[in-house]
Amino acid sequence: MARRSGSHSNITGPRIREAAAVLFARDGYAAVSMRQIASAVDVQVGTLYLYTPDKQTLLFDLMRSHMEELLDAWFSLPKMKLPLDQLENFCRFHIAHHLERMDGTFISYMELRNLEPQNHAVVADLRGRYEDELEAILKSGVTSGQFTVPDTRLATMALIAMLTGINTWFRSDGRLSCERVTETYWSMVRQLVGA
Amino acid sequence: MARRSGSHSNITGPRIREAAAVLFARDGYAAVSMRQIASAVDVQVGTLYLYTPDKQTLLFDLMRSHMEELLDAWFSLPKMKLPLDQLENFCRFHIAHHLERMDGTFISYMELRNLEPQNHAVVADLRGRYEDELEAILKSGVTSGQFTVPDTRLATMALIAMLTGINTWFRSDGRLSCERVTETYWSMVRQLVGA
DNA sequence: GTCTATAGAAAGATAGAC
DNA sequence: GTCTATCTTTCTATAGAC
Repeated sequence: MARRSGSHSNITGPRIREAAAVLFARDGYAAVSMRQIASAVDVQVGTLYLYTPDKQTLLFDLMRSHMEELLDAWFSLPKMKLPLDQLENFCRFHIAHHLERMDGTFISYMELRNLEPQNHAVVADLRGRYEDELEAILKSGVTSGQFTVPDTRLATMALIAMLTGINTWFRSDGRLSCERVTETYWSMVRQLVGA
Repeated sequence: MARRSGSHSNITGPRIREAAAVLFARDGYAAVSMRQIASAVDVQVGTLYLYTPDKQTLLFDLMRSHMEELLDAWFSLPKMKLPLDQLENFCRFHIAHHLERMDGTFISYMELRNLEPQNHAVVADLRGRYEDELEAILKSGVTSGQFTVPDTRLATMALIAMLTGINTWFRSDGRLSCERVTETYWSMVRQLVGA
């Protein structure tokens, strides 16, 4: 099985990141060894250190790029005019984006405490920006009278927890399709904001 | 600092469990060593093994007792007649109970994957029973026409994720008191179920 | 660019003294 | 009931051969 020597610099890096993501999501950062990652990529341990200075940086890169990809994807969507349309947009986007990236999402919610302070600050800041996007929608809906929300910050946290929670139980071979789940959650979100 | 010999069998066990809970919640099960736990309790490593056969069992005991305590506390509450009152009861109970047990709650949501299959099944079953309690309330509310909920199972998962999510950001010295948060969330829950 | 080999630290768990 | 000492395994990370 073991491949012996050869040049793969252009693909080994991404494969290491992908394998690390899968393993971190399944077993947790602290429980996964560099040997396991190397084994999954079918290289020796030492090879990993050509692509990352250490294990912590590997985790940080995964989490930062997950959050940056999330923000980029959101900002690339066309902006709606009405707060209700914006909220629907956000809701559908959030569910689809996260269900398509289950490993990255799981890591981003579970491994915050394993980031060193400096790295934690970067990821927390990115997450804050995403939360601010939802809160801005809620605020505009409250201002325009379309939403009835007692506290936009709490509603933001409630909605994100509720929507991201789908990832903890959703199975693509389960009772409900992604589309069906999305419709159901959107109708609950609409009721929650009093629209 | 180090205490040398002495009889404390009646208190050392609970102190080990408490110290383990704090450390597991803060750093994660896999990242905490038995030496760290021993150090926090101010005993030597070997002593821990008089109170637990191994590290896995220590985690399992914490998680199982957390879930059993949750169920016991819920079943000891007086039952309400109307679904809306039952839901309010559940909502207030859930928030208060979990905010008073932040470490245990954190562990129960983060460390499921670190339980060995047999232990995982026990904890998952207990959690399922708790979810069933909420779903029964939602079903009765839908049947009686007081609630408008498209799917009681999804609403159950949505509500529990939303309510438990409070634990991830709540700080007792923050902007909002526990009471204020509870009122705000209850009003959002009421809207979510269309009551 | 990847390998083999290993240094050095730390982990879980146990044996036997007191 | 607790400690000291240690066995055995595993870990992250590095050095140098190919």
